[in-house]
Amino acid sequence: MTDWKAATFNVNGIRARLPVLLEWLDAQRPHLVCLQEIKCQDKDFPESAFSEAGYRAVWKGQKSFNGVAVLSTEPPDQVVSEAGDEILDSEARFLAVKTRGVWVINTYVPQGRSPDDPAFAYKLDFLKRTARWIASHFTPEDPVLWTGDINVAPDPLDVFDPQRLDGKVGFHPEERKLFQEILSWGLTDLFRHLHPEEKQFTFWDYRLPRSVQRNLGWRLDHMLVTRPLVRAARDCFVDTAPRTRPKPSDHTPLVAVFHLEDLAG
Amino acid sequence: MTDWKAATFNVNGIRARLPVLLEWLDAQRPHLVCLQEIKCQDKDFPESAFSEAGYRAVWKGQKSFNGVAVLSTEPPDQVVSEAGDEILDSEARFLAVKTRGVWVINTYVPQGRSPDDPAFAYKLDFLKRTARWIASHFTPEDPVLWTGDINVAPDPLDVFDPQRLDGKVGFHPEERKLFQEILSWGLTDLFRHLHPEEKQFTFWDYRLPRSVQRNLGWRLDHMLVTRPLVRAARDCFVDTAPRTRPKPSDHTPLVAVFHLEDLAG
DNA sequence: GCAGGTTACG
DNA sequence: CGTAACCTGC
Repeated sequence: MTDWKAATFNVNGIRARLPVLLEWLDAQRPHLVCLQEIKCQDKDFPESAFSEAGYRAVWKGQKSFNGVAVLSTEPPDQVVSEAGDEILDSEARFLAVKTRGVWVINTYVPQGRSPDDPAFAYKLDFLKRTARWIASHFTPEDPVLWTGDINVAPDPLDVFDPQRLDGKVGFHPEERKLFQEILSWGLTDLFRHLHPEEKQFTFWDYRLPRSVQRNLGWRLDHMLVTRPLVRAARDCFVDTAPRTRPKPSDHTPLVAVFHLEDLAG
Repeated sequence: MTDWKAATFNVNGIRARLPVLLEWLDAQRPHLVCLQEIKCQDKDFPESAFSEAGYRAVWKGQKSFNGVAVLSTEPPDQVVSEAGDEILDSEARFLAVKTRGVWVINTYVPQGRSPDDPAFAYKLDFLKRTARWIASHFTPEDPVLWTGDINVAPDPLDVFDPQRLDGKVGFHPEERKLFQEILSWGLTDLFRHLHPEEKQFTFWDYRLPRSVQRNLGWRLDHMLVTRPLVRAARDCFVDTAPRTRPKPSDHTPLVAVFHLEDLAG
């Protein structure tokens, strides 16, 4: 009844993904969706398509790449589109909103290119600075949800071939260690918490032939939540349907359901 | 019963036009179709889509632009893919086939850019050389069909605003005069012959807003036939349906029906 | 306005 | 593989 359904979805181009996204919104009817890689300038964001579907939208775009947005059935109570951090604000990768007493931080973490590329250092820095931003604004007892395409598969269970992929960007020891350090502040990887053994990916590379059919995927999209939201969580699951539609994104949505009454108690 | 239905269609990209083209083939079931602006290299021609639809295909493509093809329910008896003329063969614009005793010359005549551009001289040359090729191989008593996107609107009836367009490429006095000289050898503009008063276009520019709804078109695609085929002709009409479909070409097909028994007589 | 080709990015 | 961008051509 008062359950609150939140989701994250790297759409890889919001204009190209409108059919898939609208169909999925209609099927799942989440209260809030964090989108990444909208890949459009602010003026090109298809706001009316979402208002017609019953969603308010806030977005932060740029030309060609990156870009994040939050769709919600209720307008957010607060929006932070500039973190006040030169790295977090250097590209359109960070957007936070407050709604229903919950702070939602939506990030599109840099992919990192390769471990010896400056982009990898930038990625680690981006992760640290997002964690620092959260720690400087909240405590682990505040209801905080850091979600989005985090671009880190934290565990061998989270990639299709941990031997072969060990050391590759997205499954590099340095990223995995940092991911755990970030959690240690007081965040929980909600999907893994609720499904300790489940091998479930959120991303399948376009470039690997038949990657979906062969399940050659990665779990890169996450819901990292503070303790109040762990207690309130009812469910967390990956919806693979959008990845099987015509003209899919290379990612598919991750969904969580919270019973927000449990926050007060 | 032994009627033979032939058509010409500038598809403006055969890969982009496959849905529209296949739907139209299914509706009209022509025995032969001349295509122009297939805009693909030979290796990229979607042959199997046509064989599955019951059509044999011969084609002559190049990278990016131009490109012509002939689809037919029966394999052609002869194919001429090189005219042996440096202008006619300089780009993929000329393809002739013999079938049912009829020689069909399919051309994508250069558009000409503007009257002061070298492309305009090239266009006039291409027209003259095609006419010369025909005259050197046939007599006006042979059954010959020169069809395709001829890129000339021969008469004020053939453009949406003859005053405003006078002198523009496609409706320039020099092209119109040449067109008539070419006919004088022994060719008949079959559509105009059968419909002397009809204002019916085959092309509507994408760049003019709502050009189709406002009928701001040109008659640029033709069936130029020798006397035996004039006598055999039963019908010649423009099918505007494909221009009203989603993702249309800027041209629409021109169709002719011939009673080939009449050739013998 | 729409096609195709190219490049950047992942 | 696939998105967006920029380019050419009609």
